[in-house]
Amino acid sequence: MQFDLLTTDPHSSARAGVLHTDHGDIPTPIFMPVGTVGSVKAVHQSELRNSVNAKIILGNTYHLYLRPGLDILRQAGGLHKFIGWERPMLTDSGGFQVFSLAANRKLTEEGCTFRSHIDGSKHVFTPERVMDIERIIGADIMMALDECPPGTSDFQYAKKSLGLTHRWLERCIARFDSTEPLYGHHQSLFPIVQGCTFPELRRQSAEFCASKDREGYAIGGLAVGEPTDIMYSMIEVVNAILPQHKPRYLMGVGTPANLLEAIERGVDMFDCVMPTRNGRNGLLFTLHGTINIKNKKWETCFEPIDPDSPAESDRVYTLAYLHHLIKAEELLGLQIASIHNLTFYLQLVTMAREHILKGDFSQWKASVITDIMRRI
RNA sequence: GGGGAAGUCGCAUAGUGGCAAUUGCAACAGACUGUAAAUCUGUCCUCUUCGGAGUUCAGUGGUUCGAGUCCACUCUUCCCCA
Repeated sequence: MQFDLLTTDPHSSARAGVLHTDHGDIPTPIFMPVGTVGSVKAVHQSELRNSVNAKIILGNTYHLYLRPGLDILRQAGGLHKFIGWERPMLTDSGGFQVFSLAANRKLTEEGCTFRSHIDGSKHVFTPERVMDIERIIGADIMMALDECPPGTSDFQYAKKSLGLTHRWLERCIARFDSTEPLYGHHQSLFPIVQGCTFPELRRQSAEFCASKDREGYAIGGLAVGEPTDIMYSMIEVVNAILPQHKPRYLMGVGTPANLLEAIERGVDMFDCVMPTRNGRNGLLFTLHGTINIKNKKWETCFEPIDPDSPAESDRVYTLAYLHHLIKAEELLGLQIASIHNLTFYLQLVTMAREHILKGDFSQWKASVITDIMRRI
């Protein structure tokens, strides 16, 4: 895997680049739709390709390990073949489930013991085991197993947690480097910078991760309960240390405004459930603000969802129709809303990239940032 | 014409002497950030300074300290027999 850094914005840390993988090139900055269990919820793969124009999507180690399970994935020839997706993929390690399923897991030096959220059965994730599983899934980018502590963690806990994450990273790297891809294409391992809201821990973690000389780096443990301005300052601290010529991936973020702020601070890759989940729950993102399509005021708005969208469903269907579909709990409503939000997210990062290449990213960002998150 | 059953806040329901009154749906609004989420939360008789206050259970009258609940009549709906 190779990363070509094309341009850095003269007025900020924003960068435009291309990440080359065996499954294709990824222009950066990029947003990666989340497809936890081998499906971007409510969005068909052909829509991801043709309407959304997703360049890379996510899968989740924990969820795919539980279902369909490793035997099936191995027999299928990996996740790409299993789900019919020939473009790049990235797998999260289950580190986020250490956080989100905190009630159902136990952490030790050795690893993490989960109680399955599906049937309550017990499963052990060690760094080595997670590397083996991610090899079987076969994503182009594999994430290290980390602990994602809550954004409200105190220094004592954050420091202790970071130590564990770093020791786990070394074990991930040892296992990763001593194993081969199973399906003939290259896989990369990204370390994850942690350190909660403490600049000294973030710095220490960024230096530790950078010293491992990998093909890309992730920033984790943000947008998990800490104030947004703290998140931004943590990104600045970390990106000042991570190598310029490698991609930086901000995990789990975020709102359209979060993306622009993070791009300005030098982030190249993003993923978030927000466009799909909020879409299913009736919230649409647009350049002019957010729309709660369930609100009565859209009942008779017979304007296209977005007349200029590359997605046909945005051009053909009206807000009134989508209002009706979502109110009536029709599955088509979930699809149209999800496609709309993902298309918007991909357009947003594409626009950001064009302005970085053009050299006026900061002005453009300033001109859209206030409108983008207001409520229409 | 005779006999029986029933009327509760948009709809459907609970309630058989202490009730502004259960639950579901609908409606209206809010939340959602590496997905245990097509989920969750709030409001939902009127007014409110959020402490309360005022009017309610088909209608009228009555019994009772107190009635959605008991009694009488009226109205309406449904079922059965002619």
